[in-house]
Amino acid sequence: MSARTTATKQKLFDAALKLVGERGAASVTVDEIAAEAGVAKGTIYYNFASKDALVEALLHHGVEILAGRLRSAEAAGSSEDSLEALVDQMLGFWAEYPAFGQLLVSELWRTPGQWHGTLSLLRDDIVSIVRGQMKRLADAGRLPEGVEVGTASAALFGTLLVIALDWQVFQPERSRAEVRESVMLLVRGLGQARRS
Amino acid sequence: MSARTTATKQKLFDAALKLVGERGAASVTVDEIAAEAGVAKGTIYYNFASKDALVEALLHHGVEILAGRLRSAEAAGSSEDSLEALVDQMLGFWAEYPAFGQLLVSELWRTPGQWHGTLSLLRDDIVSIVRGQMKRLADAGRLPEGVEVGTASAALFGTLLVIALDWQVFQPERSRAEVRESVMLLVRGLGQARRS
DNA sequence: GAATTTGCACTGACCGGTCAGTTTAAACGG
DNA sequence: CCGTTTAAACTGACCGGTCAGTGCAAATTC
Repeated sequence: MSARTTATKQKLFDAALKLVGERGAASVTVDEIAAEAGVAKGTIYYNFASKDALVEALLHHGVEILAGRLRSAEAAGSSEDSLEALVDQMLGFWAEYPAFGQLLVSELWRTPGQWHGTLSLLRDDIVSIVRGQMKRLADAGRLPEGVEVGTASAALFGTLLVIALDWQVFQPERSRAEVRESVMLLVRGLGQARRS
Repeated sequence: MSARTTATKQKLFDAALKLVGERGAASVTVDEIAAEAGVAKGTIYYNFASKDALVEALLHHGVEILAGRLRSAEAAGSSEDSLEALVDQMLGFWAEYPAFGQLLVSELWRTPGQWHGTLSLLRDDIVSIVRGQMKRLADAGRLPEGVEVGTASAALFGTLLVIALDWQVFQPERSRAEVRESVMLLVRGLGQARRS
């Protein structure tokens, strides 16, 4: 794949992400994406088989970036520290690609949706990384009895997603550090809960 | 409004909710909604000004039901008990109207979306009820220092929404009681966190 | 109390616009 | 040269919205 092609696809990803995140995949037209990317419509069909194929590639691309960042947070010291690093990376990602969060949240739970299969796999990628960190926390005895690691991981991922969206849409004046702190307060609170 | 009209609108709400929740407002056609409701297309336009107006009415209708149930949970005894009742009511609502959760989640955070204004108001209705309960908890000293009531309320609402969706889509085998317990574990955990 | 009118609720064929995707011939660039 | 991009016209299916007309029950008239 030539450098030119790569650049074109990147422009298309950026444009599609912006528009699709804002208005939903179904109501964005291919002509709009082409215009936003500053590219001819034919170029889209030269690079992608269809509008759906473009969105699907976009989904993969985004998850790849997120997964990469989360994996980079795995190394850190104590189990709390690395979980905090993970939370921070995830919030940073949502802050940087807000439209991706909007796209994800509006398609992920659409039961028989066209992307449900793809998205389930992508979700698993992310959740399994979170689960790795969560397991370290559990092994360190910092998770209350009765909390299942799998459940907690899925919940943390979903919760971070909505908190990030809510932050951007309804409380944009809060800083990222502030938001991270309120999430960590919750995670630490959970870790410090009394065993019943 | 005649009984006949009421029945027709109810059929339209049911049909629209099912289809719009599954596939998104933009990609469901008016003809499909009419067919699902067993009604002619013209009937929709007799009862509603437009497709958008139908969806907006649907949104109001759903939030009204949810708000009613949440207010019914306000009475209960201790602050923990009534918060638990609220959590239970909300999970029950999402379980009963899963499509409403899908509709809400895919429109609520769409920044300049057509529903954003309406949805912000509806969100405020619900969050303010949650805030009332949360405030009781805070007044009883069961919330760690530094946690703002408004933030915690918005977070709880969003979290319950995604947990309910995740439950239905990815872990349907779990019982409602089980899910409620894991959420309450989290809320109680937070209430028991050490003051720093 | 039969005939007629009124008005609400509903019908479904139809219209005009929109949009994904195609085609083509020509230009560009490494 | 060959892979890529462009511009613009075109196709055809689809979809939101319209509208003239139907069904029907209650009210009105004689």
